[in-house]
Amino acid sequence: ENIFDRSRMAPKTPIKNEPIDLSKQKGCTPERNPITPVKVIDRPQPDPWTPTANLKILVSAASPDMRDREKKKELFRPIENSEQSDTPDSLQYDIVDDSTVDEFEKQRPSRKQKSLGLLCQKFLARYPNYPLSTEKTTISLDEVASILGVERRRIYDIVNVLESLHLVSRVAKNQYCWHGRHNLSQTLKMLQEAGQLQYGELMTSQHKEQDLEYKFGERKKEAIPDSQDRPLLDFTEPDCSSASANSRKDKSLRIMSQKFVMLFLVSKTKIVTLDIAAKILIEETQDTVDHSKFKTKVRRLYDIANVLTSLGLIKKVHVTEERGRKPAFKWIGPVEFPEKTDELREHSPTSDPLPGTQRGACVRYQTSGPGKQRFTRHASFNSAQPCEATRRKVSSEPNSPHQEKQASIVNSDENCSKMINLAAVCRQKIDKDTGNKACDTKTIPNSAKNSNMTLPSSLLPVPGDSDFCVNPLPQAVFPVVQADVPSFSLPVGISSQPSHPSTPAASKTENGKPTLVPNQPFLCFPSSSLFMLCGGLQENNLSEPLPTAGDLGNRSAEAQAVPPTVCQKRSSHKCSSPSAPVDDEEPAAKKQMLEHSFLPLSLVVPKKPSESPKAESSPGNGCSAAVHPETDHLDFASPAAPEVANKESAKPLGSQEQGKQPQNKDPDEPPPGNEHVSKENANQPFQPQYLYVQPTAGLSSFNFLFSANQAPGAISLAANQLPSLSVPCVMVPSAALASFPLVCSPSFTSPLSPVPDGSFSAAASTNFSMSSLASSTPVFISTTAVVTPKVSPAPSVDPQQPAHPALHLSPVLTRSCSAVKLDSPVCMGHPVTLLKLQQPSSAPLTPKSIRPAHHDAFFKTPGSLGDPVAWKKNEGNQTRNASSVQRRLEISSTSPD
DNA sequence: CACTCCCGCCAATTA
DNA sequence: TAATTGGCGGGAGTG
Repeated sequence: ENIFDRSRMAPKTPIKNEPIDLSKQKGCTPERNPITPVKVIDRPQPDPWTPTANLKILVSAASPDMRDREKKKELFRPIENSEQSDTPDSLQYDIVDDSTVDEFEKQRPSRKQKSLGLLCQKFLARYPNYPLSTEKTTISLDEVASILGVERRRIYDIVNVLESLHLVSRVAKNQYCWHGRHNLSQTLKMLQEAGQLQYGELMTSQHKEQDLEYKFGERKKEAIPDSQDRPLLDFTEPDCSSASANSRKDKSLRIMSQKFVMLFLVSKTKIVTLDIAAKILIEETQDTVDHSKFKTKVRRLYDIANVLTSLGLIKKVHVTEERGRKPAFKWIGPVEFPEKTDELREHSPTSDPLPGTQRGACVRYQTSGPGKQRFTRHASFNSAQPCEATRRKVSSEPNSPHQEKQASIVNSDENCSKMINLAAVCRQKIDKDTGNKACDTKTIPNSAKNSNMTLPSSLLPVPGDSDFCVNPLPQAVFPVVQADVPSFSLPVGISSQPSHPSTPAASKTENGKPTLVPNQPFLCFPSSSLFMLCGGLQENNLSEPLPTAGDLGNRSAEAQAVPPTVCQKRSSHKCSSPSAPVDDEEPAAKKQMLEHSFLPLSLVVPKKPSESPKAESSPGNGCSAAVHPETDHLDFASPAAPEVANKESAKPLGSQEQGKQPQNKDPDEPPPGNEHVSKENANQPFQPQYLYVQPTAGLSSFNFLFSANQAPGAISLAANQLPSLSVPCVMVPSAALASFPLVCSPSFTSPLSPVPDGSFSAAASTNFSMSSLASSTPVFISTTAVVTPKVSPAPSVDPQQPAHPALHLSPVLTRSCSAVKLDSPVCMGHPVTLLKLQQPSSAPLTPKSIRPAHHDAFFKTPGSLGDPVAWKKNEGNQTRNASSVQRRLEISSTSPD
């Protein structure tokens, strides 16, 4: 009976929790919310039972099988029956049947109410996204199952997926430890790395691409050796397998979940169709692949997808291909993560004050004494060392010796090979299946190859979904560039996630509006000299930006955009220790900063200066607030951001970084030279400043701005919220815009963007240079954001857009920009607008056009600039190469970190 | 009919 | 051996 009661009670509890959740997790994400409301729903179920129980029996008479089942269930819950059963219903009997049934039906929770996704939400609602490191939350399976009113089996489904992401870890029998999302970004990063190794480009390119395969294969080979590094991820998997029989565990939902996530992280488009995922995940695959197996895999993927959806990491979408529409999932979580989580630390929006600790803690869940054993098996992925140990263990172990050569590594290798095969298989299949498809895919690859590719559309893998379509393009673009960016960029947002995720993603993808826009905007530099930008001006703008993150697109694009960022930064800073955080923030800040800095130019006017820091709050980002925190972490890599924050709030933090700040410093840093700039971008991730390059170098008249640091950090951060960042904008002096090219940033808003971001920046920059070269005229760059593809959401954006378009120039940021653009009040103000480059207007597409040009330029030195066209080609190649290289570097770098 | 995916049997693992 | 985990696939909802 007690139990019974509990269950009853439970319903309520969950409800309570939910609200909380919202705030925490989703808060912002509108998407989910819809669901949330539902929560309540469930509770009812239990009730039904009672009454029903009897009824059911009756019913059973009516409908045989079903009823039987029902009975069983009921039987199990005798108590319930007893409780209410008494009710009049029983009386009904014969007649009752009908009525009963009806009631029954009414009460009977619909299938949706019982969905794993909903269940998972309820589950998640019970725990804080960012629990204090100090407190450990243990989860009792039985308890949770009873509270949520489901069988334990279902809880396992949830927990297994969560465990794969290290949100929980098993401590002991029936006991799990809740870790929250503190380590999520780190975990994702690991998965991404692992994914690269395993799936490598396969996914990147799009599953289908042959090209990819090739690369893929190569990569893998290479990777294999490296595998050691990989292990991290693998470990996780391996652990399980290693324990003893791999057989069972290998198939485990846990591993599947990780692999599934990897596919997203590796995918440029961030969209993975179920069938492809299933094919890839079926290890042996190939040939045999019976249909049944495939079906089973798909079933499991749905299970996993439901949980991931509840986590706000993916969302369901449809991809249309020639054949038709296919179910697919799009990654809406953080794309990149800062490598160092440490610094990044995501704090929980709400509470987390503690910075560092969490992370550490997070990493190793296990601490717990008791359950360790298991732990070892599963959890560990943390450090490589452990992993290795594990491996060793494994190897030594009895299991099939041959299986793995080197323990986990081996596994990975194997997997890789399998994957490769699979990939190939998949491809083939796909090709077969649809000739068309093949075409599509091909196209994509090609585009990728081309480096910039002109057509976004082509890029897109799947034409189908409207939604996605847009995105894809952008992505495609990114990839090229991408290399630069490394991993970081986006990730940030993710971690935070709870609410954010959506936000960032949303902004990017859909709206594009985001945040950045405003800030990012453009820079104009009249003169040749270089500038360094720092957070100075910022305040206004900056402040605004921050908010963005939180909100997402919702808030009005304009104002908000800027502020949000700021906010975040602040919050982060404030909350956490000043030092570390700073970096993260930078990106956003930079952007903002840049803008501000530019302001001087007049062009850039911050839109609402007044907004000032706090604006954020005001703006309405209610959500944002919550969000911010998270974002913050990640985001700001660069000092600038912090500065901004500081400015607003207090400069305290800034101390270190702030010092950099721009204004003053400018002179210092800037390495003059175009090349430098580019380099800087690449290399200096952290520094907040921006550099302005004079024309002298190669460019005749034009100047560039870069954020010095941004490159990595900035970007990454940006990703979260705003994306962009990094590249700031450049303005060219002279004249006329007319001549110059402009750069548009591609706006990619696409969701994918996240990944690409990094690349973007590079690309963006490139573009600039080109333009400049070409004409000597001044160029403007803005980050624009294009955006928009689908985004739609924000109408507000549109209005602005027009203006923005012009700006497209700022390629780099596009992404970020994109976000920005919407909002970007600034833009409006700016002269830039004037420029308006052409096309940008069209949101999504524009980017494409833009893209091509840009990339090259940036990277190349001035001299090279000479031919834009030529450049492009070269760049394209180079870029690519570079990108790949970069990637590697990045990865490597990160890993080392 | 196709897509989702709930449900719970029952085997593998663990205690 | 009992209990816990969790793979798996039938087949029920949903659109």
